[in-house]
Amino acid sequence: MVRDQGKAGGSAGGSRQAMPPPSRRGGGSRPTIGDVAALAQVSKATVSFVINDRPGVSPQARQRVLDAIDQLGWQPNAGARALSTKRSQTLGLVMRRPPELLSTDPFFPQFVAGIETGLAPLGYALVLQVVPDEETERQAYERLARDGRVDGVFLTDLRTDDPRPALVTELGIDALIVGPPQHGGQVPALGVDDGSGVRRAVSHLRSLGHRWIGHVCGAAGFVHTEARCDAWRGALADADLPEIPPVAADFTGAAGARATHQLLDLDRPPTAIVYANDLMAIAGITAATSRGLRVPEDLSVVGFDDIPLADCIAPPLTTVRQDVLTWGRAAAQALVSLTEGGEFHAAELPPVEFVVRASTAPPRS
Amino acid sequence: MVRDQGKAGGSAGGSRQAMPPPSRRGGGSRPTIGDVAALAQVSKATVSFVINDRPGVSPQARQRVLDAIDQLGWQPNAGARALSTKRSQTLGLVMRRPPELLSTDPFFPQFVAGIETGLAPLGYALVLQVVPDEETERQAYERLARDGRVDGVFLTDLRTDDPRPALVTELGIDALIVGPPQHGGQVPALGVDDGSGVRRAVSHLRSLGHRWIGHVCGAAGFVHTEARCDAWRGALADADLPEIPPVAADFTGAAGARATHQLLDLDRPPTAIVYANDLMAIAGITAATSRGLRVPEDLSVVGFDDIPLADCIAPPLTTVRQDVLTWGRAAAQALVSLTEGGEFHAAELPPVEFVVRASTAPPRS
DNA sequence: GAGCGTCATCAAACCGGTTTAATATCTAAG
DNA sequence: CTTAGATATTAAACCGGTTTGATGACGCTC
Repeated sequence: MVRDQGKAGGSAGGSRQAMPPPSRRGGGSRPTIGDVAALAQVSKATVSFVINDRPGVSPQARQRVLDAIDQLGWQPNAGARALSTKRSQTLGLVMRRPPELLSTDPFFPQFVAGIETGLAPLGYALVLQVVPDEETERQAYERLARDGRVDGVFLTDLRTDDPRPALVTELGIDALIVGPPQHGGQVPALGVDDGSGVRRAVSHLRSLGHRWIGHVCGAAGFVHTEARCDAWRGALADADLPEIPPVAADFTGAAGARATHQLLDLDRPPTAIVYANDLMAIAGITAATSRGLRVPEDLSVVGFDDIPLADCIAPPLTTVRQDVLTWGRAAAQALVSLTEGGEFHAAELPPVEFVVRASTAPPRS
Repeated sequence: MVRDQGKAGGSAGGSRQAMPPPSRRGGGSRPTIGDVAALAQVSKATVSFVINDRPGVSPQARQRVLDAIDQLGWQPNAGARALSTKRSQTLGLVMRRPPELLSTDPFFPQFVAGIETGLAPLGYALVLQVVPDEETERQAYERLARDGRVDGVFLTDLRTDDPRPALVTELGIDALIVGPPQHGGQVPALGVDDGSGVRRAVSHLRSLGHRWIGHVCGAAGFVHTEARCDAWRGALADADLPEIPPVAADFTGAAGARATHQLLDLDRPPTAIVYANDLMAIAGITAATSRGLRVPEDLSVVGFDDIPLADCIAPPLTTVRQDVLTWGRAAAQALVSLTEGGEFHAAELPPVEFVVRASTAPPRS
């Protein structure tokens, strides 16, 4: 019953007991599966079987292995495991945006947090890249794909005619579009229907009595901008309301203010404006106020996002809230199941919420 | 001169030329260093030497290798390389924060973007974790450290008596504190002196004629909250101004509003308030306005962060701007040089900028 | 008690790189 | 014409896991 203690004492096992003073470099070199095997008096294979819940290990051996793992505080090396299994248990998120503009976007932090809450329980990690332009973006995806760092990637902020769906297909990497499905449908997509937010906004304003509603939309070229614009047109048509050409802006406050002035300069200015995000809406309120208009008495304003500030200003902003956290979590789970060979199930996302506050009111009669 | 074409044709080389239709799975299995070596008619070692700029490779061989790499579109597998070199070329960032609060923080996205701009040129990646509480936070660091996924980690939002400096020392992992240096000084730190922002704010208000200034500080227990509070006290003392006890809030708009009312309810309310972030400052403006006060005529307000909204509201907010992007880039470079064995050089960070807008004015006489 | 299936176990190969140590080739010096 | 020294090249070991195929022990049945 007594096994040879020293047989597999190999490499690190010996140096371990002659541990250097624990101060200088913490644990020094970390234990390996070989150390665990030696301590538990089994082979590396057995240790591997135990931690991967494979059958064919006696209860006694399993217990010795678990004790050894516990005693050494061992954890399998991610890189080594990835090398064997060809799965890195890591997903990639590439954000293409001028770095200084990233902080204007309430979506990013929420979405990342959501991804994390979905990924953590599955033992997955997230690698993040922020790139400034299309060229570096392509390189980023290529690198991530080719050096095997990630099992799959998220595609966010899709543009009309975005090259990325084709790119990931060509690279042979799993991907998930965050947003409405793309034309070709090559790459699976998961997004909330934010068009319904716009429709809710229009119907809210209409029920208040507004008949002449303007729209400040987001940066041109983005799929979600087009989607919201289309939804807006559709909603107006459905409600049998006349259409003011939407004014394009780029999600910044300055652009929001500019667009607002443009709408208010019309011969017949709108009595209400729907903005593509809260930042522009708030800038719009400020712009309108500076012209002597009162919100909501003279102009109703609807935002989009429900940023934390939305109800800290005067008047509190009526807006559309998306549950981005849940969206992120669902996206993470969907992409993991995709990379693990499972089919893609489009998870049901909670619908957008329409938050009525005080920036909307019946129009002046 | 003609070498045996087939000698090292090994594993993947054969299957490569019988490439399956390129449609189904993109590139299929990616080429390895062996494929490159076979194509270039050299050994794996030579390929390795070439890509790592090691001497001892003839110009001809080097060229053949480069051609082969180009032709195959090969890139070294990150995991395999990490396994050999014991360096993952990856850094970790763990954010401990209730996920739904992450979006209130203008620091996070900017800092991440800054890290990225520092890391990308060095070929490093960033893995991100968002954790809800202290327990999962500890586990996150332990996992990252023990499974060898990262070479080093950033420590942000340090708390007074934060366990993490000790933890990373114990785990033997390189780390960089993002913020003011910690008491023990075990772990290197890199932070802007945001106390100077508070001092600038006080001196600005004093020069306008304010003598009775309130402070709404951030969530208790954070090192940077304490630092700013101390700076505030110091600035008042230096300016020979009386001190109103600072009111603690938690960075949210609601707390900012509450704190503002608390200060304005004093027997002798302050004529100016300095807030620990813009969100609370804006909520404070709204709160003051709702009491019939006018900003800045009856109350001057100073924020902190300079969020994009700061100059989209009325009145535009006087605030303190930190160059978080540069800070993030410097932090990335510092941590990389730390993990690569180089010494730690505390980079010079640009000082905070004091942005005077319209929310401050001389007090009513 | 021979034959057979089941189960636990482990040595060895493998993943795709890096690194070492030995070998082959070429020059220059003696 | 040797021989030493420099240079180019590679086979093999290694990193730390996973996986396969072989082996041995055990309990059954007939």
